[in-house]
Amino acid sequence: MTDILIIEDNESLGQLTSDFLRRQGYTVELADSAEKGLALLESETFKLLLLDVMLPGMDGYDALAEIREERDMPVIMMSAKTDDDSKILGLEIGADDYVDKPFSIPVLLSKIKALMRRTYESSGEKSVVTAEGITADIGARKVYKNGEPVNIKGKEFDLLVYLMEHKGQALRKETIFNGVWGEDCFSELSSLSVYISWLRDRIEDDPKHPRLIQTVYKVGYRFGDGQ
Amino acid sequence: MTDILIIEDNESLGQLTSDFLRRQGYTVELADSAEKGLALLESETFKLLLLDVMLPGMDGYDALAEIREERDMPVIMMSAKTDDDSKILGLEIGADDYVDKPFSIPVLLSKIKALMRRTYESSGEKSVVTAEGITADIGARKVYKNGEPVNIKGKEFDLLVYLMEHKGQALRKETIFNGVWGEDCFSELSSLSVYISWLRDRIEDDPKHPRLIQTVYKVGYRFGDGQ
DNA sequence: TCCGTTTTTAAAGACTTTTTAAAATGTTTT
DNA sequence: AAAACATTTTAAAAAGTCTTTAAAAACGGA
Repeated sequence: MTDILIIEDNESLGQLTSDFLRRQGYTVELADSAEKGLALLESETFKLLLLDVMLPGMDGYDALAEIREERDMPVIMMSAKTDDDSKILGLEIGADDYVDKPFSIPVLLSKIKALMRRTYESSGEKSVVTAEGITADIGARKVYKNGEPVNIKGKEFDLLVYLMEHKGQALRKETIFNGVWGEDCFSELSSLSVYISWLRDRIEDDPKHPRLIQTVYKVGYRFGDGQ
Repeated sequence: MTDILIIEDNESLGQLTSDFLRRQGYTVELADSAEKGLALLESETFKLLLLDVMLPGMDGYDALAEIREERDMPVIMMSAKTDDDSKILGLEIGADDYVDKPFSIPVLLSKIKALMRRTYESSGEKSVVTAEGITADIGARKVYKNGEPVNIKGKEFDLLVYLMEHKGQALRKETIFNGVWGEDCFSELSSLSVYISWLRDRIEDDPKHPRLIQTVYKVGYRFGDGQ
C-alpha cells in the first residue's frame, strides 16, 4: 500500500509535489497521464489520489468518473481552471476537494491531512497506527515498513500494535504481557522476550542493534523515541 | 436531527445561505455567535457545520477547537481571510474544508455535498464489486476473472461477495459467517472453511498458495491486498 | 575487569487451527 | 420417485503458531 498517487503531466510540478510529500513521511507514486494512473490504481492500493484536471489524452474529469465507478477513494483535484463551474463539476463527479493552481504546497498538505483524517480516522478508534516509518493497519492486520508490506501475524502483530499504541513509553514487561496476553494467562513472562526477538528480526534494519524496539534494562521495552 | 448548522454573525449572509440550502432540501439552523452555536450543538445533532471564522466574542478557530474536543462532525469554515496561514490553521485544527468569502453559493453547495458523501455515504452499496482482477456482478450473480466468466453460485457466490465488499479487512470467521449465513443460523462454523476451500479452487491461480483469499490465522480470512 | 543478573535467541515439542475429501443430509428438477 | 444438485457435517491430515527450555550474550555495579 502506498499513501498517495499523483496524476500530473507537468513533470517539474509533479516532482516538486511528490518530493515535498515524501519529506513529510508519505509514500508517493507519480503518473504523468490518466491512463498510467488508472493502471497503477488497478495494480496497487493507494490511500489518496491527487488528480490534475488538464492531462494529455483522457482528462481528469473522465479519469475521476472512471475511478468512481468502482472505487471510493479520497480524491483531491488540482486545476488551473479557477472558475466556479470547473470546481463544481469536479466535486459533483465525486472529488472530495480541489486546489487551484498554482497552489501553496502547505495548503495542499493541510488538505491532504484533513481528508485523510476524515476518511481513515473517523469513528473514534484509530484503525491505523504509524510511527517511525512503521504502519500497522489494525483492521487488515497488516504491517508496512516505509510502504513495503512486512509479514507479521498472530501474537507478534498484537504485540507490535500494543507497543506502537504506547510509543515512546517505557513499559514494564508485566504490563505488556497483560496487555497482549490478557490478565488471566498462565503463560510464562519469558514468552514475551521471545516475541520481542522475533519482532525485531522482522522490523529492525539491524536486529542486533534495535532502534525501534528498545530494551529498558530491568524494566521492559519501549517503542521508538529512543534518542 | 437537523442537516446543517450555520454559525455566522452577518445576518444577511447567514439568511441568504440558509435560504438557499433550505431550497436545496436541507434542514438548516442559524446561530449568530460561537456561543449560541455551541449551545445548539449540545442540545441537537447536526450532520454538518458551516462555521464563520470572524465572529464577535469567541472566534471560529476557538469554537472549532472546542467542538473537536468531543465531536467528529464535518466542518466547513468560511472566511474573508484568504491568506494561506488562516486556511492552514483551520484545517490543522480539524476543519474538513473552507471557503473564501465572498463565496459562490453553488460552490459551497458542491462542497457540502462532497463532504456529506465522504462522511455518510461511504461504503455505499454497489451492484458490481471489483478487486484484484475479480469482478462480481451482484445483480446478475455472475463472476468474472480477468474478463473470463467463472462458474460460482449459491453460497459460494454470497461468500465471495461478502469478502469482496470488505476487501483488505481481516474478518473474524464469526463475522463472515453471520454476514453470509445470517445471525441466527444453526450451522457449524466449520462449513465456512469448506466454502473457502471451494472458492479458492475456483478463483485462485494456485489454490494451494492462495493470493486472493488469505487466511489470517486465529482470526479468519481477508480478501486481497496480499503482499 | 569480574560476577551475578537479566536479556536474547535458537530449537523442539506441544498444541491449536485450518484444510480437504468424503459421506450424510437436504432440496429442487425432471 | 429418481436424479441432479446444493448444503452441511465429520474427521483425519496438514500446516501453522505458541510455549518452554536452556545456553549464549549483554548488562551494570563493585
